[in-house]
Amino acid sequence: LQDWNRVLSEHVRNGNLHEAKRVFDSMPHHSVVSWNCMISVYARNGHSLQARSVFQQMPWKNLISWNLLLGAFSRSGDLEASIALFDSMPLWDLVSWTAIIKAFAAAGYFCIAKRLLDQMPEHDLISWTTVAAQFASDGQVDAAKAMFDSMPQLDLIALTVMLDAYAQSGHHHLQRAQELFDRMPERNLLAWTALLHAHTQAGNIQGCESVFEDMPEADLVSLTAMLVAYAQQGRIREARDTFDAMPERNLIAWTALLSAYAQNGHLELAEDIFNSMPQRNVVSMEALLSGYALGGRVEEAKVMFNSIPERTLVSWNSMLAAYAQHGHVKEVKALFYEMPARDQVTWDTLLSALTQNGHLELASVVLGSMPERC
RNA sequence: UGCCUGGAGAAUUCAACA
Repeated sequence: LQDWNRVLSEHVRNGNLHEAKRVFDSMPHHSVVSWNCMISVYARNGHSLQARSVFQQMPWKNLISWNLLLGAFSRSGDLEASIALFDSMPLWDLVSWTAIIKAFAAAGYFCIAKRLLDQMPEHDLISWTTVAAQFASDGQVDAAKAMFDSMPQLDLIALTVMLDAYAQSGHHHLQRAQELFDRMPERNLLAWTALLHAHTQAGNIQGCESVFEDMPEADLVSLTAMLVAYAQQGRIREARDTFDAMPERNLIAWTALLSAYAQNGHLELAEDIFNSMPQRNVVSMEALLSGYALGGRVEEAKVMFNSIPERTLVSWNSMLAAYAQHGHVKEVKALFYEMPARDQVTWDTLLSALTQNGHLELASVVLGSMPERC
């Protein structure tokens, strides 16, 4: 049985749903581990509902089963379901706590996440790193730094998170990022790519090139990062060459290329990419939308916006920015009220639309009614 | 005692930085 499970979990690791199913169905017996593997493989493929139905069907559950389902909900961004499940769990361990805290932080509830972190019966490096990583991706460098300063020991992952935090804050912290990287006892491709990203954010293209050359290896992620670095400098030729040099391409790489054209005034090329790329998603649609906005083609931006099947907050913000950039204050206001959710970017966009167009008194009212940041 | 669960890198929106 353990041998069967080993084979099964190998497919789970690879995210191979069909093989995993096949193995599961041909096993003579199932243990709780086999069932857990099935929850896991559904979760990894983004099928949280299927994961739940496996969970409900299984004859025995252990804490790992609960944690797996919690992870499935959290991964799908369903905070409500995550909370409900967490509350109904018979017991919790570090993994459960870490998962629910991450769910809160990922949804932007940093105060709650931090409070839960303090309430946890015990912490470890992973739970701290989890929260710090959320701060980092939200651009809250100081908060991330403070957390790491209070940790006794950092490992490669924690250091990479800190590197990423520096990277997010652009050129203020490039020096610190570089120093941190130089002091790291070990490095992997992820750390190298985070450093490359730090140089990109700082607009230091020579730094990007030399980091890229020094990297012991390259993969799709680091190549895409380099493409973006070129694109940001308007060096489309090199961006394109980087794309062409990729041994394989995914949706992110395609979107990066699309955006390279869109942000540098090559709208027709951007459209060509958009029409010829193997898949499209919200992000690629938003990228083209912003290209239209940049080129002053607000109507086409609007058409694109309307054609997005599942709009995200970024979709709304992008459309808002499209209006804001061209002084369509009326539309900005209307859209702002219509939006299902708002974040800091939303408010900043609104404010800049108002101030750029002389509505200073209204801007100050808006300033006063902004929600406090945690 | 080593069959299953939690943390890190790339694309899209505002501003800031140059």
